[in-house]
Amino acid sequence: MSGVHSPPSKDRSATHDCYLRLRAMILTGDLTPGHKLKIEELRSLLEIGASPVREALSLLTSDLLVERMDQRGFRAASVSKSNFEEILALRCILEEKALRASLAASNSAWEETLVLCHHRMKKAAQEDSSGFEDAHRAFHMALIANTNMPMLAHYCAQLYDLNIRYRNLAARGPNYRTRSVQNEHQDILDATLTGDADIAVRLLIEHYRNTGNYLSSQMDI
Amino acid sequence: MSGVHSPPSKDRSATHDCYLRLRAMILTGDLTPGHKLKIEELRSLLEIGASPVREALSLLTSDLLVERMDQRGFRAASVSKSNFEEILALRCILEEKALRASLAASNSAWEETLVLCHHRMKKAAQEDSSGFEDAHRAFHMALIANTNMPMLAHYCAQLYDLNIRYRNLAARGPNYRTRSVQNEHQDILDATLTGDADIAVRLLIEHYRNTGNYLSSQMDI
DNA sequence: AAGTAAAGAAATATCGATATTTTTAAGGAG
DNA sequence: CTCCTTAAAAATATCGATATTTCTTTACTT
Repeated sequence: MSGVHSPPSKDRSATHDCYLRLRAMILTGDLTPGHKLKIEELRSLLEIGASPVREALSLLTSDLLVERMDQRGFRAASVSKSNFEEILALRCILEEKALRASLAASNSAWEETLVLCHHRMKKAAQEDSSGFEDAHRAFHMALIANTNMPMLAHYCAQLYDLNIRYRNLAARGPNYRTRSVQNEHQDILDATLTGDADIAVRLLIEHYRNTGNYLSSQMDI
Repeated sequence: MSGVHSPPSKDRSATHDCYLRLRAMILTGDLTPGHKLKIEELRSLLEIGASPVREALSLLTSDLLVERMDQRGFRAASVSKSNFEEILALRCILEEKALRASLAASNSAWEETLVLCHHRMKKAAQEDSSGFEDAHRAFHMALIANTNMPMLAHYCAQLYDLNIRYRNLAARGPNYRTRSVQNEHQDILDATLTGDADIAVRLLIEHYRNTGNYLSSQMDI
């Protein structure tokens, strides 16, 4: 999961490669919040020219993971309690709408996708495989993706990743699974398959709030 | 308003300058949706090197105004009816929350800002000055800005600009003001100053829906 | 001693040239 | 005639070097 070492991958552009690696490093916390991102430093770390590095950093500002200061370079986005709380609040607002819209357009293909995503996530959690993070993300994104609103999905994904960053910062190591998270996921899935929007939304939001409170409690910022 | 000719401004970076100019060109419609943005072309148009152009284009992807296709360059973001409708829907969702939060934190300083913004907007509309666009934006952003949620404000601003782009594309010339828009603004202001959140929100959303329907009707996409 | 100005160092931003990839066009086989 | 391969052109992406700006340190004045 460490973004530093990845296949040279000759069929992706250096910029994109660079983007993915820096992104992973910021999300995992390898690059700490507020850390100055010097071009020359990254250039030698990633063994690549300055242009791809700069362009990748510019792209990362889209994701709110990098802050750009004109003439003064880049830094990893800063963090704060209020920022964390805003992310949580926005997720609750947007995912409620997204989940309701998805449920309104419910069909068996979507339901089956959900069941599959949930199954894979459970399995990954049991195996303690490194695939849990991806599976977890896939499950949550699938929940809200059954709607023709790509921008809404984009915002949700962005907020999801920002939240993951805080989780990684709060506890660099996944003792996350030890909570009742698995049960909560199961309940969300069940309510969604039943088609009860109010219950599903309530459970999803409670799930986020629970995680949020848990993270807040062991956050030192 | 044409973004092509602007002061050389030696105290801003070439990249930032480039960013602002390209941004204006896309918002006004000078650069049409889907149009291929060739580096060499822009390089000679803006009389600047390729690096700032590329970096500016990367930054514009943040604003959803430029689409980046790895190894295949950039293009002005495409438009569609469904995209327009999604922008409208998202604005209604987010601005409702933002306006309610602003009202919940209401104070006289904010109220006075609103009165001022509204006054300036009215004046600009009467004078047919080119400042109307900016004043209009300022008024709407002020309505939702009385809250400590910078990301929410950011999303709203982003969606506002995307909507403006559609307005400019639908009618390249502001016959916009001829509708009952001024009255609607007045009513929104009054309800907000009264502090009645439900009414203010309803009027604001109706305002957006009205504009949306009007634009939809004379859109050819 | 504190504040300021100048010099030096470090880092960013930009340029021009080149390598790489994609797109277009042309040729040839089945 | 169509499809596949290949050559040429165009455009993107990347590099290495340089110019510009910001940051740091030092020296000087009051």
